[in-house]
Amino acid sequence: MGRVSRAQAQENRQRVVATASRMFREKGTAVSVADLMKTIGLTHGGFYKQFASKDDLVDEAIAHAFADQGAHQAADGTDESAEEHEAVRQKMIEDYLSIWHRDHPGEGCPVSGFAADLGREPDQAARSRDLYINGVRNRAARLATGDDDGMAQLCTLVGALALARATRGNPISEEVLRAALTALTENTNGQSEAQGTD
Amino acid sequence: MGRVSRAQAQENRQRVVATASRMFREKGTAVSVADLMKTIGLTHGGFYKQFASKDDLVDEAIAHAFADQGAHQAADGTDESAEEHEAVRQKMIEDYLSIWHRDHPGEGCPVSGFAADLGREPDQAARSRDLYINGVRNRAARLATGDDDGMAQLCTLVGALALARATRGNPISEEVLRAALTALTENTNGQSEAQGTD
DNA sequence: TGTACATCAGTGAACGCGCGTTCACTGATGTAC
DNA sequence: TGTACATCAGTGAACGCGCGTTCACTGATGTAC
Repeated sequence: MGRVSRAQAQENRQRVVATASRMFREKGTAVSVADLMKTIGLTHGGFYKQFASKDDLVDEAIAHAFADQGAHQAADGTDESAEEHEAVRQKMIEDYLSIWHRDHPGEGCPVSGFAADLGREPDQAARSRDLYINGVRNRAARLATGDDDGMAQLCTLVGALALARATRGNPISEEVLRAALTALTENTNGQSEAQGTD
Repeated sequence: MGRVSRAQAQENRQRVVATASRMFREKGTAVSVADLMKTIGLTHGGFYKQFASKDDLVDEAIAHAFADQGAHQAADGTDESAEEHEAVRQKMIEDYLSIWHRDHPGEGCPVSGFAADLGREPDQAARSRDLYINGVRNRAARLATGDDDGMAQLCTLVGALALARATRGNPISEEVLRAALTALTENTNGQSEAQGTD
């Protein structure tokens, strides 16, 4: 109650964006303003002192998700050795296809987290679309190997995660993740390392 | 208005299920009962003469989508020659990665169409989950080739469609479909047929 | 085959509820002297 | 440094609206004779 310091207000605003970024990836952008604010410990009325509309928050939340993931992940692939690049690629594939990633969409890849909402909302702000496309290109580049631009590999990752999440609770969910991991690590790796793992 | 013949009522019920099956794949299961009934040309009140709840309709719509696609598609792979199987596989891949499929989710694969809703609704009726899992297994089997069970290929198809739909309007959308097609037709085909198509 | 009545698919108003958004209000913060 | 006042982040009730669902009603269909 009462007014709050500028620093506090600024921090609260950032918490709204960060929490939205997480909840939207988990449950979709249909999460309500009231639910979101309650999660943070505020009331819904104050929301409009910080944001013009919920749509604006959706855009900021998408931007935040991409900025956040970009931050603590590979430096774009520019000026890295082939060994460094291959290590980045391997780590990305393993992280992407991990049980943890399947079970934590809120902290996971925004390309997977927002695919459904963007696919169904053709009027999503141009800025979000551009960020999303940029995110797709970045991730494909991180997977690229020689003559392969990494796009098909990204499809495999995104599809595996979508199927694993949709079938969670049934053994097929882990089976899907394992199959994708095997395919991506034996395919473009020169030496095959796994085949008929189970 | 007034009562309607049993045959007519039966037909109306089926139209509700078929239309729901289409609209749910297009816009998600959040489509409202009122919107759905209006699309068919009926009012929303009559809905509950035919269905116990909207959740029940969601289940029936998912079942309908899988039954429908199963019907005019491959006979499960039992007792078909290797050539027949490979032809089925090729056709499935091409259909899956077509512009038409990207632009018509309502008549498209329910594995892609319901992935997001099932991934976010862990309490979805067991029957729907089982049908979905069954659908995943069927489609993987249709893609299988010798030592490959087809699961990773299905991931590539599902991911490519999700990305293509999320980025529609930007050239990357078609690029994604092409990349997946190339990867799936040169990988497991023995002879490579495409490489650097553009 | 024709008449009399019960059935029940579909109508449209209404229910409680949660949505995004607005607004008068509060009172600690920030500012002016 | 201390006091007086303006600012404005957050509160909580309220708005119109659409949601899933209910219900009294209608009148053609189905049935009994």
